[in-house]
Amino acid sequence: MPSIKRMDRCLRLDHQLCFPMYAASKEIIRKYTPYLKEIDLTYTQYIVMLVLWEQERISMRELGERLYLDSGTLTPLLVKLEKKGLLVRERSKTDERIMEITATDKGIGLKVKSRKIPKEIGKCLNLSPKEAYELSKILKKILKNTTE
Amino acid sequence: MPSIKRMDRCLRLDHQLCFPMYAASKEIIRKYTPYLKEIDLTYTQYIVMLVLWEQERISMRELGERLYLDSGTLTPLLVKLEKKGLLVRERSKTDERIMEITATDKGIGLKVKSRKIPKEIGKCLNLSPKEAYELSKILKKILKNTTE
DNA sequence: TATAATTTAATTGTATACAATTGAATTTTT
DNA sequence: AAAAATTCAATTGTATACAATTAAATTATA
Repeated sequence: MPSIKRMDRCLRLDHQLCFPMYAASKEIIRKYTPYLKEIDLTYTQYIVMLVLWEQERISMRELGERLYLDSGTLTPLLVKLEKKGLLVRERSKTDERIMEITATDKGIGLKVKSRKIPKEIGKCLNLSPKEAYELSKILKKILKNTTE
Repeated sequence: MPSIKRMDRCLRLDHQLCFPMYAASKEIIRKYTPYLKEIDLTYTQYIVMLVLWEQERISMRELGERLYLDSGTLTPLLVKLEKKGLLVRERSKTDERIMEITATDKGIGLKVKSRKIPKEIGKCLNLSPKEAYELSKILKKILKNTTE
């Protein structure tokens, strides 16, 4: 029988993997905030635009899959971005269930102003290339394992 | 002058470090949900209890520092946990500004039911010991760098 | 082809998060 | 000691997140 002490070790905050990931993720997002404020976007709005800068037109379902967000989060978010004039939401003509999201010229234009952001964030993370690579690899493995 | 293509690479979703961290963090938390439901806790409530299982009594300020959460998040959360009877909130007698949080017997009792959780989560992450160690090291470095 | 099952987005309800402000208590400075 | 500055938690307002449900459209099946 394991001792109480041993059994408890796994419940210590600094032995968890999830907690530092949750905390680090939030702290990094906080670092984005001042840069995103300059272009009047929140972090979640920014990752939507990241997708649209790669792919001008995408269905809401596919967008949700790429960002791991559901319609409960995306619908109001996309409505806001549409009001800002950064994208257009329209039902597919061939299948009325599908909502097609298309970046507007204004939305695409925002890309230029965003180019400096990744480097700035990278600077403040201050990881070695090897660490960044390792981290990226492990995170992708986790995402694969946790989403089947 | 770098080509458009080269300049754009840094804005691709799958070249970001923050996004997979943000997504992985959420997916892991989602894995916790069924286990936490058994003891009627949310993830944020769970990490508060993790701290209290280590340290029965703690000031709200110190709790916020450990969890990277501010009073806007903690106040309503702690009120809920107090209503559930898992902790008690009381002003420090020597300094009325300070809110002292103390786990109740019921709150401490929840620890036993939680012991299986970390192992279950570990199983579904399915990382090698080396990967888990690397990840932990890098996340701690990031937290250190992003919070000065 | 009528019905059942599935897909998709919207809605509802609950629970964070956090910036910014407020206000009370304490400490520091003058 | 009185005034100014600081600390701390609570409050306010905005923006996610996500489970669960609903409803419309489409596809599969009997």
